[in-house]
Amino acid sequence: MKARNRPTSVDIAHLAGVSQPTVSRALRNSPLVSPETRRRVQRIARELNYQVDVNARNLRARCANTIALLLFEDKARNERFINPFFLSMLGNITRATAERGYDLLVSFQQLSDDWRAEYEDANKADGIIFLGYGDYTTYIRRLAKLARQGAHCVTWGPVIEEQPAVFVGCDNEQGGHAAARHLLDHGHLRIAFLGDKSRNHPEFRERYAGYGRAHDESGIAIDPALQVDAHFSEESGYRAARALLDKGTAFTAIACACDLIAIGAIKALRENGRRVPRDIAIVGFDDIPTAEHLAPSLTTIRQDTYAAGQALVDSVLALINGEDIDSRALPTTLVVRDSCGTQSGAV
Amino acid sequence: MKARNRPTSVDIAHLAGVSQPTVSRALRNSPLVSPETRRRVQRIARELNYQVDVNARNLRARCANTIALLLFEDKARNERFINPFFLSMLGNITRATAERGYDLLVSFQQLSDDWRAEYEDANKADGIIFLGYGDYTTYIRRLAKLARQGAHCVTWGPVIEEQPAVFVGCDNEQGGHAAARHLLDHGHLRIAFLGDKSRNHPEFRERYAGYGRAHDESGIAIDPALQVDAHFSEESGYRAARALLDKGTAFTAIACACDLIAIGAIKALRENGRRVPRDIAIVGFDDIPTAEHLAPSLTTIRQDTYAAGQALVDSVLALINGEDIDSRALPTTLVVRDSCGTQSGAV
DNA sequence: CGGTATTCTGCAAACTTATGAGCAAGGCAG
DNA sequence: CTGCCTTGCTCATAAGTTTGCAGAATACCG
Repeated sequence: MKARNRPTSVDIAHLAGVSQPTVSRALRNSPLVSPETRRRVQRIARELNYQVDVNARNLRARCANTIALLLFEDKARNERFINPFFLSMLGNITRATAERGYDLLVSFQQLSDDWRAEYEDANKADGIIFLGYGDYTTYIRRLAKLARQGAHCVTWGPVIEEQPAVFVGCDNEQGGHAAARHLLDHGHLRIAFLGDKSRNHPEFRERYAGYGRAHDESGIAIDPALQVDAHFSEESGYRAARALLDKGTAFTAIACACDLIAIGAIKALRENGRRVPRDIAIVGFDDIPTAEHLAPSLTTIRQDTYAAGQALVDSVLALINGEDIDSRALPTTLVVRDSCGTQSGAV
Repeated sequence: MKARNRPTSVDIAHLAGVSQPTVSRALRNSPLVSPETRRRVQRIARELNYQVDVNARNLRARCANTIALLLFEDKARNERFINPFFLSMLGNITRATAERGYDLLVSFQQLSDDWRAEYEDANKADGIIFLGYGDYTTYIRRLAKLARQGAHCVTWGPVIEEQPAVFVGCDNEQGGHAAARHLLDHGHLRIAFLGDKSRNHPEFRERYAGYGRAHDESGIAIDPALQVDAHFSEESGYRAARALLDKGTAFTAIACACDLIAIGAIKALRENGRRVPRDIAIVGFDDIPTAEHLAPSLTTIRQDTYAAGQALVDSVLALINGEDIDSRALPTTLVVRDSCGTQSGAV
C-alpha cells in the first residue's frame, strides 16, 4: 500500500562502520559488543529515528509478541451496539496485555465470516483469546480448527463439549445460585428466570443451573412457566418480561440472566404498573457500569472484569510458554442494592 | 518463544508439483495461474491447514494491513477503570476497522512510557489513531515524533498547536453552545460550568468556548466563580460540585463538560439537599450508555461514537492511500431528558 | 508452416533481522 | 615460544513470502 523508506540496520551499519549483525546486537544491548561500539550505534540509531522492522524481527524470531482477541457477536444484533459487558472485558484485556508487554490484535468477527478470515488469525499472534457469543456450533467449530492448527486458545466462558481449549470464566453456577438464594431467603417462592438456557448461551445455562440448585436446596419445585428465553440485550429482556406478564403466571421476583435483560424487564414491569422492588424484586447479573445508577439501583451478581482480563491474558501466556494449565472459574459477588427490596448494602 | 512447525508454501509446492511462487499466486487467486492448478493448490493448502505467514508477507509487501490504536489515559487514573466514552469509541473503531478488512492493533499506553514503546508502534501498522487524554505537552510530542517518522496519524479531538496530523472530533464548540443555549432559553441566568478549560483538556476548552458564545449572544456576562475545574471522572465531578457549593455562589443550572462529571455532580447536589432538576438543572456531554438510565435521566449532548469510529478509520485509510484530507468535526445532538427540567423529548 | 500473441510457470532476487560459526588480536600461563 | 582463553567483531545463512522477468507451451493468423 505504501512504501516508507525507513532506515534499516544496514544503513546504520554503514554509518557506524560496523557490520549489520553488530548493529542488531548493539541495539539489543548484547554483551557481545563493546560499550564504545554500542554507544556509537545507539546514538546513530537515535539520530536516524531508526526503528526495527517488526515483521522482519518476528519472521526471524518466529513469534509475534502479540495476543489476538477474537470478539464475536451475532450478526442479528443492532449494528451500532456492543454489549457493555464485553466492552468492559475488552478494555481490561487491553490493559492486562499492555501490562505484560504484549500487543493486542483485536478482531471483531461475525460467526458467519468465511474460512479465510479465521485461518489468518492463528499466525498473527502467539495466542488467541475467544470472547463473545453466537451460534454455539459455529463457535466450537472455529475453536477446534484453530486449536488443531496448534494455536494457543483460551476462551471466555464455559465450553460444553470436550474441547482442546482452556477456558476462563466466572463461576456462573455459583452466581446463579447466589441470586436465587438471596431471593428465596427473603421469602420469594415464585421466582422467574429470564434467559435462554439452551446450549447457545452456555453462561446462561449454568446460571440457570445454579438457580435450580438453590430451589432444590429449599425443596421448591420450579414452575417451567417461570422461565422465558432472553438473549444478551435490553429489548430481549423487555420482550421476555412482556411474555411472562402475558402468560398470567404469578411471580414475585425475577432473576435475570444478565443486567441488560434486567433493564428491559424493569421497563416492561413499569409499563404494566408493577413497582420495583415493592411488587416485584429484581436481580441482574454482570454488574455493568449502568447497574449502580439505575432507579432503583440494580441488585446483581458482579463479575470482576479486571480480574477476568488478567486471568485470560495470564492463561494465554502460560500456554505460550508451554505450561500445562487448567481452566479456571473466578468467583462472583452478590451486590445488594435497591431492586431486590432487601436494602442492606454490599454483601 | 515458540516454534510451531506449520506447513509453508514450499511444502505445498512439492505436494502439488509446482513451484513455490505458483502456490503463492494460486492462493491469492491470481489470474496468472490456470484454474486447474489453482484448484489443486488450494485443495492441498486446505488439507494441510496451511496459512500464510503474515510476517513474511508483510515484510515482502511492505504493508501490514493493520491500523494501530494508541489509547492513552493518565497514570493517575483509577487502575481498574477506562472511561466509558473511550470504551465505546474503542468498540466502534474495532468494528469500523474490521468492516474495512483491516486488523486493529490496540496499544494501551500511559504518556510516561519510555521512548522504545512509542518508537515501535509506527511500523507495526500502516496508520495510527490517537485516542485519549493526559498531559498535553507529552501527547503532542509523541504525535509529532510519529508524524516525523512518516506515520499516518489521525487523532481524536482537537489539536491546539499546528501539527502534522489530521484530527477528527465532534464539534465541541457547537455542543457546548447547544447545552448553554438550551439552559439560557429556559430562563437560567447563572449557569455553572464544571470542567477543566486548560490546554490539557482541549475538548473541554472548546465546550467552554461554546458555553461562552451562548452567553455572549444573550448579552450575559459570565461570573468566573461559576467555572470549576473537573477532569474525566465521577469523583472529579463530585469534588467540583462540592467546591462550587462551598463557594456559596448562587447558580440554578450546571453545564458539565462530560457525563461522568454530571453523575458526580448530581450526587454532590443530592447530598447537599438540592433536587435535580427542580432546584438545579443539569446538562451533561457525551451521552454514555448510563445517561439514559440515570434518575433523573440525563439531558446531554450526544456524540455519535459509531459515526466517529467510521470517520476515524476512513480518515486513516485515506492518508494511507496518499489522499490529501482535511480535519473533520462531526455534529453533536442535544438530547433532552429529565435532568434539565424542560421535559420535552429528543430535539 | 513460420511468426506472433497469449497463457501459464519457474527462476532469482528482495524484504530486514537474528544467530551460529569462525576469525583476528591480545593476554596469559606454562 | 607455544597453546589456550577471552573479547569483539564479521561472514554467511535462514526465516517465508511476493514479484519482475524470462522462458515454455499453446493458440491463432496469415
